[in-house]
Amino acid sequence: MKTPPEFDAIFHQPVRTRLCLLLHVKAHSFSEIKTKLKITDGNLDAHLKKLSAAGYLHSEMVIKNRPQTIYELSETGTKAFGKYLAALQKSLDFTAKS
Amino acid sequence: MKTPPEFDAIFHQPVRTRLCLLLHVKAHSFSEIKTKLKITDGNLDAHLKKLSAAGYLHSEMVIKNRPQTIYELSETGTKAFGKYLAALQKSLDFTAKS
DNA sequence: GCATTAAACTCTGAAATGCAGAGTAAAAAT
DNA sequence: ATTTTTACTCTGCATTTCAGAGTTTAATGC
Repeated sequence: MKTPPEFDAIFHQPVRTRLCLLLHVKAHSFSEIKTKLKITDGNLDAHLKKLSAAGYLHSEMVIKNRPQTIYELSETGTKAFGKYLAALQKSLDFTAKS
Repeated sequence: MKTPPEFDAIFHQPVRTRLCLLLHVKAHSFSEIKTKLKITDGNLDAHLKKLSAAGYLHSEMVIKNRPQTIYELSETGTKAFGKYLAALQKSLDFTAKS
């Protein structure tokens, strides 16, 4: 292996990687994410918008107690995140093999 | 596993992760890095400065043909990068186990 | 041996990103 | 009915990232 793998900048950011790890496991509501990641509303909103603009997010309005949106990775997003995870794996291999 | 791991923002950036993967394997000169990562001088300089400011970098002036600096991770940097790689591993585990 | 080119950076400014806190609307609690 | 809380959204500032121009010193051509 000669050069390190490339990373999708949408995912390769501290908050968004953690956020997508959550969504990869299952769909979450705004406040579930906020609680688990311990970030501010404004910050979470910005990151959701970023994922959305990339076409990586799917959200659904749900009325459960109070009305709220549940967020999950879109088909495209899931695929792209799979590739990103593969790049992480390659990074670990890179340090081992080289 | 309940919440995803946290990432050191110094390392968790597309260019710098790749740069540190290179340095983790062996010390590199400015132009070696530039060639392998295919980035501009100004950009590379900025990232080296960032690593340096964090105390993660060690550089040495060498006169080999033309005078040049060779860059490597400092002791602190190597330790911190080790932790970062562990966080990447935990990310992969997180998707698998959860 | 002088001028030109090239290497190895460094600096500056502009654009994009990341973030907190204030603002808004609607449901729940008192 | 009023206050509080939830679930966002918007705005503006601070930081980050980046490209390209500038600088210095060495090698190369003539």
